[in-house]
Amino acid sequence: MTAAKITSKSEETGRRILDAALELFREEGFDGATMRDIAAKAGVATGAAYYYYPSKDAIVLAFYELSCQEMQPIIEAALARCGGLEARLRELIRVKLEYFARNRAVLRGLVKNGADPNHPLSPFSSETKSIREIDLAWFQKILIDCGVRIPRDLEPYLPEVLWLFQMGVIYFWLADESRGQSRTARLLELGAKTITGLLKLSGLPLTRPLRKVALELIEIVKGEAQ
Amino acid sequence: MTAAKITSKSEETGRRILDAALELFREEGFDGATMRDIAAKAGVATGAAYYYYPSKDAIVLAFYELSCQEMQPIIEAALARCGGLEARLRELIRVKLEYFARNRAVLRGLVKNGADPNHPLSPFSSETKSIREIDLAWFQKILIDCGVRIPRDLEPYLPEVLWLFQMGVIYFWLADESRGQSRTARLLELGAKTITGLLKLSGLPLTRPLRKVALELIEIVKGEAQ
DNA sequence: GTCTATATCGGGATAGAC
DNA sequence: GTCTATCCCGATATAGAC
Repeated sequence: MTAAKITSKSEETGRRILDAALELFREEGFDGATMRDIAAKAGVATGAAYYYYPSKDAIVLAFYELSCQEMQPIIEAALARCGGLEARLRELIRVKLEYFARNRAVLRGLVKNGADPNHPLSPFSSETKSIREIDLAWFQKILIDCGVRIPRDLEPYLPEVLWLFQMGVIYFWLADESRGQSRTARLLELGAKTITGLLKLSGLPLTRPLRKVALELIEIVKGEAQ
Repeated sequence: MTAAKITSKSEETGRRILDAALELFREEGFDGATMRDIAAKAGVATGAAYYYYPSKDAIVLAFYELSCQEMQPIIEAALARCGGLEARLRELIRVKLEYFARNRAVLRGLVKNGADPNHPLSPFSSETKSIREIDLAWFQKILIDCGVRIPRDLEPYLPEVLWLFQMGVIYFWLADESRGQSRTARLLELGAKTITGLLKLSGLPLTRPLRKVALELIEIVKGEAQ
């Protein structure tokens, strides 16, 4: 009757299939890993794998959800280690990349369908909405008392902007073939600095007309993710 | 012996298969259209379709190349109609979207693999390099005598930046389900205005430190496409 | 060189027996 | 809840007609 023993056999099999899939994705890439191989590696029949995950995509989604869950304490610890908007923005994204480092091929499978909002695996779809919201909350958090004066009108939109920046970094990282993805590390560093710099500039009266345009631009983009 | 009659039967069949494929992509989406259907619609055997195009991806690539070719005069005319950086940037991208309007599903097939630089269909791959270069030349052109004073150090990087902006707009457009993609139209309008505004600001001494950071950022990103 | 016909294979997905 | 058998499709290969 202990909580630990609630993990039924069913749950365990599902997890075993997920683990087998992740390992194969790493070895063979998303397309290279077949459902037959995944099932075989997990010690079940192909049909059984489909009983647990209605599609190969569903496995990726499950991985994404599990990752999000596992990353929460990691992110919390990372943000406790540093202060200021620039450093925290950088760290928030950096720990995610670090966590995903082994599974770049899996993430590629996820991002592939980003341009199709109806696709369940799109980072903008309704299926991934809860994950997106958890993410957004972190960006919201690092904007509070961050040491940078932020114009009132810009404030409500910034979490989404930072989230979009994160997506851009991840996209770049997936395509980055430099050793240890060092180019992405540099990109993240400079990107965080640029964003913080732009935010500081945005407070100046001189930039007001442009800020109004940019604000409207953000509003249009934001509409997309609902 | 006339030049018009050089279009051999082979060329025509290839074109017929391409047209059949495009129509099916529009009706069924990229994944929904099968090679069997495409061949049947073109009135040839499956093997013949493979004789002309080694894979379904190859059809998309052929479409991409044909589009690029057909669009050259359209772009030229569009740029002749208007002046100034903001208007020309907007028009340059707008006519492309207009041209691709019927084939959004096909473009989705193309963009899907953007995160994998080794994939032949990635917009960053070597297979699509010549298309990319033709594109870049247009962005280079609209930057000349555009009426906006551009800092010397920024200048050589701007074509790539504008090209990346274009890719972002296209990506948004592919996911945009609003009527007639009206949101994308607005996005393009505001985006062009924001970029022009930022460029104007970038000339001010005040923005110099930030400009240096942004410059380095661009350099990192640019390295990717070679 | 251009194409048909056909056979075969591997992989995603499903139905139905157990 | 699990497995077997099966279907469909993309892709490849080949033999041969024209």
